[in-house]
Formats: sequence, structure tokens, C-alpha cells
Amino acid sequence: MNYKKTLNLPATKFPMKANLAKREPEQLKMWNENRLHDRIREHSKGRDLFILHDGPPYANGHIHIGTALNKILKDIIVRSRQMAGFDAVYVPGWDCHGLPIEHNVDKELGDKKQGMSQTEIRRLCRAYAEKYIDIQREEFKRLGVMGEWETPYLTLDHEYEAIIAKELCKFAMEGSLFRSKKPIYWCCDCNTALAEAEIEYYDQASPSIFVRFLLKDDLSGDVPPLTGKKVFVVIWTTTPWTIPANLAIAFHPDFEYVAADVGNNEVLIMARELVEGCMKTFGISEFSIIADIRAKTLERKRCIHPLYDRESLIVLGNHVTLDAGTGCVHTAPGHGREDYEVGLEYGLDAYSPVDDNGLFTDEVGFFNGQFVFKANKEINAKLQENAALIAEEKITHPYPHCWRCKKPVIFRATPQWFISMDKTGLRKRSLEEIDRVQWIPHWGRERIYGMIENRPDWCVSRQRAWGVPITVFYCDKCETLLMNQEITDTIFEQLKKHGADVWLEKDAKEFLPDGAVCEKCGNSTFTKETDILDVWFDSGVSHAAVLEQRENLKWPADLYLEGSDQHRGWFHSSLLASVGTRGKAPYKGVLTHGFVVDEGGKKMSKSLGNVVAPKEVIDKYGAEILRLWVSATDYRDDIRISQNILKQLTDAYRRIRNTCRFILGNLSDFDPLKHAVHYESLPEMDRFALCKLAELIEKGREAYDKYEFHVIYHALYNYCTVDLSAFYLDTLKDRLYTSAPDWPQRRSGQTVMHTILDAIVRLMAPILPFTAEEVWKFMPERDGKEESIHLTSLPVADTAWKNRELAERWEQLLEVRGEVTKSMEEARAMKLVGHSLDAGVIISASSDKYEALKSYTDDLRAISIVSKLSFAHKNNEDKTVAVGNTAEVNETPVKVPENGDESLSVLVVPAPGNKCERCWICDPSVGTISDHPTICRRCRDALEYMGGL
RNA sequence: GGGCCUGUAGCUCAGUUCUGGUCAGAGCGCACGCCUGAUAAGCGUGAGGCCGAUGGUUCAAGUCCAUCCAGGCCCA
Repeated sequence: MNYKKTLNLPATKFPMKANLAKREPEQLKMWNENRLHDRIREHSKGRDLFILHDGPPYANGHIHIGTALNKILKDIIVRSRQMAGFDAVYVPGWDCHGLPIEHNVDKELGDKKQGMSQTEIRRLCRAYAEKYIDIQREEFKRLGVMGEWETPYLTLDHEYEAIIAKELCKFAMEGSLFRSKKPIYWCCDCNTALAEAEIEYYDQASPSIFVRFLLKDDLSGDVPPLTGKKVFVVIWTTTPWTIPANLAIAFHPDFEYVAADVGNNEVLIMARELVEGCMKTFGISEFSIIADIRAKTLERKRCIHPLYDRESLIVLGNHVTLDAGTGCVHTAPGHGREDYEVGLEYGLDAYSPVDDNGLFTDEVGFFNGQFVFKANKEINAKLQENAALIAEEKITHPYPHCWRCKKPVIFRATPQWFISMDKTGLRKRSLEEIDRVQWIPHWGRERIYGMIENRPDWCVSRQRAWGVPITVFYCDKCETLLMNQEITDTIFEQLKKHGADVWLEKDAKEFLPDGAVCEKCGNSTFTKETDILDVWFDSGVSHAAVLEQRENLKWPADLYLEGSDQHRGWFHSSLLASVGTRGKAPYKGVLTHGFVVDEGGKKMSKSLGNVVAPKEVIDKYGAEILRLWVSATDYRDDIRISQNILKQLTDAYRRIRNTCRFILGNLSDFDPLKHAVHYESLPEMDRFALCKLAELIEKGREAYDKYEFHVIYHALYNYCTVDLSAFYLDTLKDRLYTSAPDWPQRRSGQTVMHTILDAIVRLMAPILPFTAEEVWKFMPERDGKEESIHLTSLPVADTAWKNRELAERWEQLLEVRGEVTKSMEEARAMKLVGHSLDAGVIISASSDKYEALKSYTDDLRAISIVSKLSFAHKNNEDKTVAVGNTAEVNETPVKVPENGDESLSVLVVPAPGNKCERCWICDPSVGTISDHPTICRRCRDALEYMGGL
């Protein structure tokens, strides 16, 4: 007789091989056809909302591993909150305006751009953005990210553009929007402003000049050795043409400065460290240091400009270095970024007497109308004439050039629009709001607080084409801003209807009420601003354009989740945009993740060749592996990825998958309604398994709540490996396979396995949505079984399952099992046994242990998976073993192992009796059954019960 | 150069704050062995770390302090 056929071996069509790269797209298709997302929305109507507001990725290029990480994290959160009982609506978005798109369109156009209208270029930019939105949308969907992909929010939507304008108008009406000069990169040849990204550095020869400024204020009070001397401060510059715009000289507050007497009653002030070198350059061999001067002493003292009858203020700034020059830095706030910054602190004007073509204006007198670079020579001559030029050389250094025409660019102050941080208390209110937000990790608070505390006013204007215009008017005569509710409403309606292009196409008067006059000077003609807005303003108002607009969302959001760089970016601009107009932060919580780096912790770069593309991972392993990777790491730090790490994750995935598969195989004949065994009737071991499951569920739920997914990954994985595969399921096999199908010990095991699988599949669903769904479909049908795992909820642990006393008892049994397996290994090494069922075990225990364990003899035998297990008393004095009934053993004991636990030792012997052909357990009853001489009594009973006899 | 953060076995993570002492752990991987009734599976045993480095505080430091090194993000 073929007894194998009488066993209940696992049977399932659930494939062992995941074949994710192929199966995932099919699953996606199916979800799409079944309108799963819509069903989930309907299903959760009326629940509390949980809103994770999507930070819009930039609609340019394919997604990279960092974008994938971000979106998967969001998806895990949305799915887990959904399954925790919320209505978690996720509306993805895209950031569509801005320089990179315009720049790429520019590049594609080349010379064709000449003669094209602003509107035509904008149309191309729009098409470009839309193209990449479609590409990225598919890429995100492929990751298994669920959301309203059919109706995402786009910053280029007409309504969104209208809201951008409307929010800006609020700032204008409130009085925090103002116009002021600020230096920017400017190409005199292309006649255009340039962004940082459009600058290319090439080496260039420049003049290098040292100029002395006569100190106007008398310093002899503070520094007596200077009494009666002519004191000069010496500066160095490579752009003589900015000397006419000099308004200050900057000193470092911490450097040491000295006064060097160079004879002729003249004294030069420079940084001590640079004196020697400079004097050589100047050709001055005879000099003596006559005083040390602290920078603080010089602060706010005044020098006389070498060319004009004007003062130059001495200021302090940390940007001053000792790398070159004199340690006293020529400062023209209209022509340098740091100059501008330090100028702001001292209330200096961003003076820039240069026009769009790079020609000096008539303000500068002598050089009026000259091109700045050409004027260098003449300026030097003039300085020479005024005895201010101490030295003149040539220097080759990297200098910024225009990306398009490759000509050197200049830094030049032009009028820009700003949102003031302090005029209306925006800074103060924002700082207060920061403390009302939950920052995860907690240090996010320090980071953004420091930034808001120290940042300058927000420059919101850009001189570009692809963006939302700054929809304001200012008086032609006095430049006063004109803005009121009526104008705001008109602008909003116009943009909502026609998009932002309408601002360029229509005349100013179409937006202005009849008879509008400047409230300051009464003039009735106005300039329509044509600058566009900083794209950070676009995305910064998403709370208004999305959260407030859509009925299924709410304001403020529960959570914003982006990389930690967004403390400076979106979290920052969103906070300002919201506090400035609503007085409150647009989010209750902000979660940040780190950046993806390689296995060595180095950032990814093409040159290092360590870039991992999401597509490659998906094609090779599947999106589930990428998702598992996201869940496995503590994303608050940098996140490492490598082939090695992915390999490990595929192993882990297989283990989880196989565990599910094994359970499914053993549930093939299980109907939960008919066969489930009540908790009270379960054997202790099964109740212990449920106790472990309860621990897992609680840990998992708590971890989801705290967004600590790596805790779930580890808990789930360890549970599958340690608690299930290596213990419970392995032990259960005998019961499942050899019992008659309906025997209670088998149904008990199935009941518990079904409960376990139901729980772990729910627990993994937010992380592994594809696999969870696949398993779900193979699970036994029952009344009320949802059609999709994603329509269910997270598992709940029955309070009855938690039984500490029982758990402690069984942890002890597991320890004994550990002793047995150790001893088994020694017996194996001696070739005494192979399969553990070949062995019998005699455990010698001290009296207390003996009493505690004796009644668990059968359980211990089962969990040790040996054929026979018996107990003997142990004599602690002489460490000899008294085997109770040696007749059972038949063979000479091999060894008394020196176990770590002195009170317990294990003796492994060949199992008594013959091996049952059916259940493989050695038992004396084998051979005693006349019709079935190769099986044991238990198997005979099973066969009889099944009607096989 | 400044701000914020990170550094425990080959890998992924526990343990690290307020609350210093039985705290050096888990799983994987690896090595060796077993099984062939989860089989492109399953089980067992074992080896692996001077807790980034150096100083300090303390009776006692992975845990507190300082400095340094390496790395990340954001600024300059």
C-alpha cells in the first residue's frame, strides 16, 4: 500500500516563484479594471480623514531611486492609515513651472527660439511638463502607489495658477510684498537675467588691483600710535569696474588687523597674516607695524571713496577670508551676493549704476556710457591719478559665463519683489507655528527653526518665461503698489478661466477697475509686472490650491513627508505661504527621510558609477522588493542600497512568501466556518502560537502608528522565520499530515494557521500590496471575505490570546528543545542519527525541573521532533545519570553532554522500535498490526477513521 | 567655513535621550551538518563585533562630555 497517498500533504496552486516583474503589472491591470481605488473610497466614506499631502515632484525626467523611496513611503503610510480605519485620500501632484523645464525647452529650440513669442515658448514648456507627468505617473503606478492618478494636482492647471496669483495678491494687500533691488547674474549680451544653473565657469584673465581708501574718521583715540598719520584701508579686487559702486569695506570680526607704517607719514591697514605678502606685491620693502587693531574698533568708521566725494563704510562680515587680498574686502552691495547681504545688515543701498547692456549710467560721471569690462582700464587710470592704486597685476581665475553665449556675465542689482519676513511679523508667527507642528524626527524642528530665524526676506521674482506672473501693478510715477480685493478677484477669475497666459496677453486696463488711481500720488497710469514667481511659491500654496479646494481633503494636512532637504524647500515655503495668509501652518506633522546612498554610505553619482535606477530593480526583482527595501531601513538616516542589500531582501521576500505558501497548502481543505476550533479547545501549543501572534500584531500596529516600518519588517520576518518556520509550522507538520483530515488536533492547527495567515497578510498589505493580494485570493473563502485585502483592515489581536503565564511556560519548553537540538547535533556528528525522528531522547533533570517538565513530555517530544522522549532524575552531586527505564533504549548511551544548564542534560539514543512507513516515527507498535506491518498504531487509527481500512 | 544629522558583527536592525552597571543582542548571509512529505524548499549547529577614533567624567561608559575621523542634507 502506498501510505504516502493517505497523508494530508500541502496542496496549493499559489506559486512558489513570485515572478514579480511579470505578475505585478497584471495585478495592477486587474485592480484598475475592478476600480479598486474607487471601491476603497466608497467603502471608507464617512470615516475620519487622514490626509498625507503630496509634495509635488518636478515634472522633468524619469523618477530616480530617491523619488521612488519617497513615493513608496507615502504609499505605505496611506495604505496603513487606510487599513487602520481612516479614509486616507491621496492626491498626487506635480510641480510644473520653473527654470529646468524652460531651460530644456530652450536647448531643444536652439536658434529657433529667436522670434518666438513668450506665449509660444510657454506652450512648449507646458507640453514638456505634461509629457513627463505622464511618464512619471506610469512609473509611480508601477511601484504600486495608490492614489487619485486620474485627477492629480498640477501647478500648471488654470485653477491652480489662479490660486497662486490670488495667494500672492493676499501678500500684496497685507503689505508684506515689496519691491527692492538685489544683485543677480546678468548677461549683458543676451540682455537677460540668469539663474545659478545657467552659469558656467571658465578661466579668465582679470585685472587684480589693490586700492587704498583714506580713513575719514580719526582713530587715534582708540589707537594712539596712529595720531597724526594718514591712515588707509587697503582693498583688493579683480573687478575694478565695481569700484564706482563701492559703498563699504568689510572686515572679519575675528581676524587680527594691523597698521603698517610705510613712511611718508602714511599707514596702511590690513590683516596681519597678509601684510608680508601684500607689501611684496606693492614693492614696499620698508615698513613697520605700529599697532594692532581689532576689527570691532573699525566697525562703522568711514573711509573716503577714491573716486567720488562719498563715504565708504567699514562693516564686519564672516564671509571675509585670508585666502587672497588684504583681509579688507571691497564691498559693492549692488554687485555681489555677499556684498549685498552684508549691505542689508548695515542698511546700505544695492547701488548698481549699470544698465541692461552693461553700460555705466550717467551717475558714475567719468565712465558714463562705457561697457563695464572695457572701463576697467580707465578706472585704474583714474585711481592711479588719485594716488589710490597701490598695485596692479593680472590674474587668471574661474569666472562665471553665460551658458548660451559663453560671454562673461556680471552681477548686477535689479528691482526684485520680496515678501518681508518682518514687516507683518511673518518670521515671528512662523516660528511660533513651528512649535505647534510635530516634527519627525524631532530634530527637524531645530533645522527649520534655525532657517526661518535667520533667513533674509523671500525674493519671489524671477525674470523668466515659464511660471506664474507676479500679478501686480505699480504706479508709473512713484512705483507704489496698486492692489485691492476687486483687482484680486478680477485677476483670479481671468486666470482661472484662461490660465496665466492671459496676464501676458491682455492689457493692464483689462484687470483694473475704471478710474483706478495711485493712492499715493494720484497718477492713473500703471505698470503691469512681467516677472514671474519663484516656483517655491507655486508649490508653497498647494495647501490652498489642493487641500482647501477639494472636498474630499481637509486643511491643514495631517502629514507632509519629504526628504530632509525640504526643510529649506517645500516645508519652508509652505509654512511661509500659509502663515502669511492664514496665520497657521498647513500641516500638523512633518516627516522627513534621508537620502539614498550606496553601500559604503557615499552619495550616488554618475561619476562614481554607484547609481541604482528604480527601473532596473523593478525589472530584475519587482516593485515588491523595492518596497520591502523601503520598509526594511530606518529611513530617518541615510538609506543604503546595493545589489548585496537587494539580494538579502529577495531572500527575505522568499521566506515570507514561502511561509504563506506553506500555510495555504495546509488550508486547502479547511473551511473556517465549518472547521474552526474554538480557542478554549485548542492545545496549549496552539494557544502559545496565538500568543506570539498577538505580540506580533501589537508590535506591528504600534509601529505603523509611529511610522516605524523597519520595526514591522524585522518583526514580521523574524516571526516567519523563528516562530513559524523553525518552530510552530515545523512541529505542526506531523499533526497536519498524519492525522485524519477531521481530527481535532489537525483542525486546531489549521484554525491557528488560518488566523496567523489572515493576520500577517493584513499586516504586510501596506508594504507588500501585490503579494498580500495574491495570498488573499488563495485564502479559504468564507462569508464576508472582502474581495481585496486592500478593502480590509489591520489585524486585531484577541485579548484572550495574550497569556503571559502560558507563554513563559512554553519559552521554557523551547529552551529545553534548544538543549535537545544541541545534543542531537553531537549525535549526528557521530553518525548516530540523521533525521531527528531516528532519535530518542532521555532528559535528565534536577528535581525541580523534573517536576516542571514531566507533564509536558508529549509536547516536548513533538516540538523536538524526535520519536521518543523520556525523563530521568539527575543526581547533581556526582553528575551521573540514572536512566529510568533502560529497556526503552536498547542501545548503549553515547555520552552525557556537558550542557550549559547544569540542572539539565540530554542523552540522545537511537529511537526504540521500528520506523513507521507512514508517519516516520519509530514506535514499538510498528510490526504488531497484522494487515499493516509497516505502520504504527496511530496511523492505523487514522486510516481506519478515514475509511481506508 | 556654518547649521542640522549619522557612525553597534559582511548586511538590515535592537540596545544609546531624560533614566551609565547581568548589554554586547536578533535575523539574514557565511561555514559545517541533516533532511528529501514547504523541494529553485525545510531543519539544526557554529564562527563573526576592542559598539568610528582618541581623550575625559565616574567605583563603573556602546550609553554622559570634549576633540578628531568618516559620511549625508542644507547653506556659505
